Amino acid sequence: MSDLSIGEVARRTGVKVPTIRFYEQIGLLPSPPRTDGNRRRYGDEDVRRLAFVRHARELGFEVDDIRELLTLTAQPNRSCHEADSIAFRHLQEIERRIAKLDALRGELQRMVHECGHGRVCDCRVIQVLADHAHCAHDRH
Amino acid sequence: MSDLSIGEVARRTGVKVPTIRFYEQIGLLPSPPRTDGNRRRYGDEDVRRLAFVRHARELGFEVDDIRELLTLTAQPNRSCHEADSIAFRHLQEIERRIAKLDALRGELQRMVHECGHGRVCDCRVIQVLADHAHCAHDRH
DNA sequence: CCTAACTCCTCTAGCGACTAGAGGAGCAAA
DNA sequence: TTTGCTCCTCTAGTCGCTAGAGGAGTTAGG
Repeated sequence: MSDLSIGEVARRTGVKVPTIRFYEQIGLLPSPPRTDGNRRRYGDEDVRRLAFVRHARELGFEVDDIRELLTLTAQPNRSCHEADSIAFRHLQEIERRIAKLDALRGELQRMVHECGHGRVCDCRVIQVLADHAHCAHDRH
Repeated sequence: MSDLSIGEVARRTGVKVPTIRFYEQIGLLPSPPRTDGNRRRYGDEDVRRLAFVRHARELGFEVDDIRELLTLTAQPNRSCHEADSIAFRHLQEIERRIAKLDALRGELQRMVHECGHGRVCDCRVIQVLADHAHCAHDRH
C-alpha cells in the first residue's frame, strides 16, 4: 500500500526501470494504477512479485517458467508437484549446459596450452579450428 | 574448384542452408559466383572456410572473434599472439560462465532437494524464489 | 513565478545468431 | 508435362532486455 514510484520500486528490487515496464508489457507484472499525471503507482505486493521475478531470473529461469511459477504461488493449496518439476527440469538444463561448457573448456585449454607462440601458420589454435580432426572429442 | 550447390555445401559442413546465406550476408563468407539461374556456386576453399567457422562456433567463439581469426589465417607469417589471446580470452569467459552455472546448480539442487512435495504454500522451491534470504549465497 | 534538474511517459529500434515462412523460379526425372 | 525437389529474395520472429528519441509531469531553489 506504500504508493511507490517506478523508480523507487527499481531501487528496492534492483530491477531497472525499463525492465519493470517491460515485465508489465509481457504480463509478468499487473498494470498498476496511475496518478493524475499518468505515473505508475506500486504497492508492496508488486514489490514482492517483482522480487520473486528477479530472483527467479537470477537463477536462470525463463520467463515462461516464471509465469507458471507465479500462477502457482497464487494457488497455495495445490500440490507443489508442478513447481518441483519446473525447477527440476531447469536444474537438468543447467547441468547440460555445464557439461557442454566443461567439454569446451577442455578443448580450449588444450588449444591454448599447445600453442608454441610462433607464427600463425604453426598456430595450434588456428590448426584446431581449421581441422575438426585435431579435436579430442566429437560433438557430432 | 568442385562447383558445389549451397545444399551440397550444407551437407558437407553440417551448416544449414539459411545459415550459410546468413554468414554471407554478415561477411563471414565471400559472395560466391552464380550460375545462369542465379544459384550460388561454391568451391573447396569455401567449404574449408565454412568448416572453420562452424568449428569455431561450436567452440563458442563469437562471430566477431571468428572474423578476426579468419583474417589471421590469411596472414600465416604473422605472430600468432593475437589468435592466442582471442582463444585465451574466450577460455576465461567460458570459465566465468561455468562458475556461475555451478553456483546456480548448487542453489537449484538445494531447492529441489529440500522440497517436501506437499502443497504450494509449503513448497521450498516457491519459498526460495519468494525470499532471497533463503538463498545460500548472494549474487549481490 | 520561473527555471533547472530530475523523473517519468510512450514508442521504436537494436542486440546476437540465427530460424521460419511467404511467394516465386529453376531444374531433373518419369 | 507434371511432380517434386532445390534454390532464390525478403521480411519477421526468437529471447530478454537495453538504448534512445521526443515529450510531459514534478520538485527545489532563487
